[in-house]
Amino acid sequence: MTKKPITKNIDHFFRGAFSVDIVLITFHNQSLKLLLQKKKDLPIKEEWGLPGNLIDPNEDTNSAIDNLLLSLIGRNDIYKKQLRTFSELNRHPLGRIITFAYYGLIAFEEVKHINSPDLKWIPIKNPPSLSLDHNHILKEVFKRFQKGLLRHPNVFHLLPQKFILSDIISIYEQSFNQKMDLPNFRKLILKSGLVEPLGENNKGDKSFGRPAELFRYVKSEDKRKLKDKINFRFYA
Amino acid sequence: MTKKPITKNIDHFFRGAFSVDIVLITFHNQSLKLLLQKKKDLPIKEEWGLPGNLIDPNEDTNSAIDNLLLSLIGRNDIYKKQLRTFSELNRHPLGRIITFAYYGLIAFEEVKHINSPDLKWIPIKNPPSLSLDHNHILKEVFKRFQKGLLRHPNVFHLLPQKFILSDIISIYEQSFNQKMDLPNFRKLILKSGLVEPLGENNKGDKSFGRPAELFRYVKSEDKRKLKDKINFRFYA
DNA sequence: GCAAAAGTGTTTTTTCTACACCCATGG
DNA sequence: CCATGGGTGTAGAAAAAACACTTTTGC
Repeated sequence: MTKKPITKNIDHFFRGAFSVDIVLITFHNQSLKLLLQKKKDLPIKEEWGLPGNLIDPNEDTNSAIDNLLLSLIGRNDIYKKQLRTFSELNRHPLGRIITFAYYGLIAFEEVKHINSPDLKWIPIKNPPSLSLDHNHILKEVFKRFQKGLLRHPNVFHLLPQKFILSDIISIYEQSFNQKMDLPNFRKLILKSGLVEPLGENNKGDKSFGRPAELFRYVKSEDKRKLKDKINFRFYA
Repeated sequence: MTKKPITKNIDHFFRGAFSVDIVLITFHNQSLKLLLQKKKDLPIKEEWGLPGNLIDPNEDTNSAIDNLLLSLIGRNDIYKKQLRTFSELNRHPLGRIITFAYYGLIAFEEVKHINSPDLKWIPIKNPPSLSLDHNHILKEVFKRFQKGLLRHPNVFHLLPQKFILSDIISIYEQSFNQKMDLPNFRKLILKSGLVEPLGENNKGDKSFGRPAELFRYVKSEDKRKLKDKINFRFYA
């Protein structure tokens, strides 16, 4: 691990703590939402921040995030991904705590039951001031969330089993602050093989306009058309 | 950081150690190379692995990677990026050490002077068995390296100030194990505005064939044509 | 019938791709 | 003059973009 021999006692290095924090994103009422938790313990009492937990030194990171999710929404089998670690020296008043930032995506119908005074969903745009470095974490996670939308079929984790195409468009438009062309998007996603029409309509949902077709997400990868050639798309 | 009050003594959580490890990549003799370091201390004596260092509890991760690079190649102003953290419970025999894996890119001419029995460059393909979980880390880093090549102008960090287009192609072909079409690549990269011909040739480098034009990398972003529309490229 | 949202179709433009062909150099 | 790698041009295919038009609903 080191080039020069360690001069200090090895115990000197074993003084750090770990935590997990999660940016849990859902889509409700045509708007992307984020789960916040009221902080009760530690010196940051009574502030709102990203849900999180300290990790026991004998606990695996994966099991830590699973347990956290279980305590928050009663399940941990959702789409989640470790973004990166935040390790700034003074990010936490209690000492050297580095945190593993995750993000998770879930359809609102799966979490609509949760009802705790310590938890709330807020619009992901223009979040309030959060505890610790959580605004910073959120910003980074959001960028990653955007990239995920472009490169992977992640939208579907935000949608119910049966959804309409304009919900997808709505998520993309919000996420990138950009209008999309309906007809072209429709052709694109149909050709991709990612979705399949169910032959049903969502009549009743909207107050006017033609009812939209319902679709389902097709998970099997072999139905999709994916690029395999080297393909440059330099950005930023 | 936690939902339920912490029942254990808070000190219980402060028992972890951190380290940084780096996958340093360069391009020499038409081949991508990786820097290995012979491990001398710790129980993993005399094995080769990724260069790394323990982080002092009072040290910032950024400064840790900077110091590591300084000790390895005498400078730290190179392109580097934190990939992610590896935190498996038993990844290190000394205890709970989580490591921040970085990758760095550097032109060979910048590091050709380094000459230490504890350091060596090896081809990045088919690496030998490395210490700890370093083969695993390398694999992950390589995937990220590939993505970086596709989405960002990262090749240029591997090339000298003056380079020829076929060096770029060589790097891409090796990285993706795929032949590329010279003429089309040429048009693509010229149109991108990322490179600028210098009006010089590299005559003398090759034993035969027409000498190639030398180019330089154009850093200014406004000269480039980048995609700004929402653009789906679902892969894997 | 009108407005609004959904869905279809067509045309144009741009971007890939696959090559054929010419150029400069060493032997 | 030939083999080899470098560089230019073009034609066809495919993908992306723009947008007109039709359909289905509520009021």
